[in-house]
Amino acid sequence: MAVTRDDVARLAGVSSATVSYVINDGPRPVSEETRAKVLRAIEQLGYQPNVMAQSLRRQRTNTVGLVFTTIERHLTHPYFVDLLTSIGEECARHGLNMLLSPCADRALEQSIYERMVGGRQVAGIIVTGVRHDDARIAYLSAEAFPFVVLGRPEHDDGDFPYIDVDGARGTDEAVQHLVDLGWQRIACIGLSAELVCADDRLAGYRRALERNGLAYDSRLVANVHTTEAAGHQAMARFLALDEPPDAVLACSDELALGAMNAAQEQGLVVGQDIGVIGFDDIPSAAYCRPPLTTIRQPMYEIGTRLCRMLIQIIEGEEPEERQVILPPTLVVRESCGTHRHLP
Amino acid sequence: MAVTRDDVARLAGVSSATVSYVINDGPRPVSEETRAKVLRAIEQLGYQPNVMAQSLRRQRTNTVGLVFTTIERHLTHPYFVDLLTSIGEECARHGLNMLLSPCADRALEQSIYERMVGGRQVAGIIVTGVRHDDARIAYLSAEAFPFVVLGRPEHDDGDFPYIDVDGARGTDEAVQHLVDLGWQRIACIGLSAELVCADDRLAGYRRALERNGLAYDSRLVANVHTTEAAGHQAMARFLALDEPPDAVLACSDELALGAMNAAQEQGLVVGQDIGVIGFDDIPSAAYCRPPLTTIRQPMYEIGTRLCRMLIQIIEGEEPEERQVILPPTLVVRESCGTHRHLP
DNA sequence: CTGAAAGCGCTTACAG
DNA sequence: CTGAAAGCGCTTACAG
Repeated sequence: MAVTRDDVARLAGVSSATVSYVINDGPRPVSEETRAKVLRAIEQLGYQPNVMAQSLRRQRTNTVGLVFTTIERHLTHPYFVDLLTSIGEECARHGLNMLLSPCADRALEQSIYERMVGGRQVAGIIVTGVRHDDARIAYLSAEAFPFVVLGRPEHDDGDFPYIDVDGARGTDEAVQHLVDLGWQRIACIGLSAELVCADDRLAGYRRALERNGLAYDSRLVANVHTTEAAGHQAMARFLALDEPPDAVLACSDELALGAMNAAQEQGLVVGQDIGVIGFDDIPSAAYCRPPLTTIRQPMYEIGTRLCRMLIQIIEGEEPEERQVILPPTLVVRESCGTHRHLP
Repeated sequence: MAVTRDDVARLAGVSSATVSYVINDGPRPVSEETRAKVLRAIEQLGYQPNVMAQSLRRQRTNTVGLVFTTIERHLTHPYFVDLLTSIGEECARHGLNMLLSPCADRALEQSIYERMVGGRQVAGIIVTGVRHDDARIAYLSAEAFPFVVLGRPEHDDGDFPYIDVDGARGTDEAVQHLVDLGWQRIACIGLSAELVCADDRLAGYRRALERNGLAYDSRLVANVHTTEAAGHQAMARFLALDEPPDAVLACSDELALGAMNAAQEQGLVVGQDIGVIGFDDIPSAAYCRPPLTTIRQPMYEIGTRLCRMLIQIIEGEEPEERQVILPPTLVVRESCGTHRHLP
């Protein structure tokens, strides 16, 4: 059986309370001599405090929760990996653990959150991928449970701490970049329609189209789950139109990769016959051929700041920043052509 | 404050023991009438059992632990993501959670494991990336704590449950594939020397070289951390040799991607002037140009089986399989040339 | 079929 | 400076 605090107390010849005070280094003074005895006993027995017992007694846990859906293979999205890494590192800096709960079925999602929150398994939660009328956010708000969100609410969808990227600005810049290079008929492969950020990105697309006097054509717009396969499929459909697009804005790099592939399969030279621009700047974007021009989201930084925000909320402090919108940045590579395109 | 079992008992007008029996559905019979009363009270109060208290009392937790090092940005390796996803899904099927602890500094690694194990935070641990004289494995074995390993021990490094890919077979096949296509002077960018699998893969490389009557040249071998940058650097160094290689086996796809880039920067056409073969079959392998020929590791399957194995060990059962070595498979794409290369 | 009680391993007022 | 004791929210033998 595992060694407990009482074993330490017995070996050191002190009360178990004293052991606790030594371990927690306060709040009451312990004589150097006693401390040394206890420390020696701990060392000798290889004692580790039982984390469950500590949490139960302290009425707070040392863990931050994150639910990832395996439905859309969320975790496999390269940008999500950056997020996870930075959150993990920030957690580590604060001595926190991460509890990762997979959700394989949307119907079970609510119960996973309820278990985490009601079961007091975690001290706070990070939510990603805000949806319209997001039940998770409604629940966490109602419970007044500490949480932060990657992504913004819609206007009347409540007020909560978040960090988001200005998606509309990103897609606007993307379209402008395409237009500046001479592309005229620009399609858009958008994200899953349930996501709030899908609307946001579509809005930027339309805004830039309008500003440039280009017509919006709903046949050139798709909403899909972000996978390479879906990007491929959407692009193939666009290319089969009577008036196919000469460029495409994909709302994720994975979609863009699939779209490039579809174009290449039809014998088109990307960056010459057709312009392709992505969103995210995942590692593959730099390594595909041609290298993908894309809108970069600073996921690593977002994860760090999000986690810091959550920690402050958990501690009951007013977070230094509560609602942040970060600008994405255009990363020009070769998939839209490197100089003016002449039709 | 959170609602507790006593609140439920009070509302239902039963003892708190009865509430427990209803929640745990046994082991003692509860009358239908009482059960209904309790269930109604639970529903009404939105009661969730406190997971900490349950774990403490039951003397076991419902969580599986995984330490990932942020040093080598382990988590960002695409193959690791597959592993995490499949482990997560398998955990979910068994009602388990995953505790992910980042390790930012090798010096802290031991203490992270000690906290997980000694602190009884997790019921079992999954170890990845076996190193020579691996302290983690020695520790877990000594503690007789449930764990499984991705990767094999060396001969006298102890006996533990694992799943591994036959790396030597993979690299052997890779080299043979290169030789069959006419490549003659084959370099190898190996993994970090501390990893047991680095040796394994190097062994397959040497074996195939020998079998084909090709000389082993230590100048054509490097051991590096697996990043694109490192692959780039190693390749650049190879190409600067008096007798540069005409092909390279990279022991991970990330290394291969970097190596391809370095070759392309020097104006070489991959698949024509130089052959490149990778290891892993990450998503980018299919999407880079030229598409990367590689040795595929079935990481998703490995994660599932590894997790299943761990669960059986946690339950105290004899695992159905205890030590598994899976064959990798050659995935031929274009980076080694698609037909015989004529020097 | 049900309740009263011990105890999991801690922390922390309370008393000395 | 230190110890005895209450209690966090559960589970589960024990007794009825």
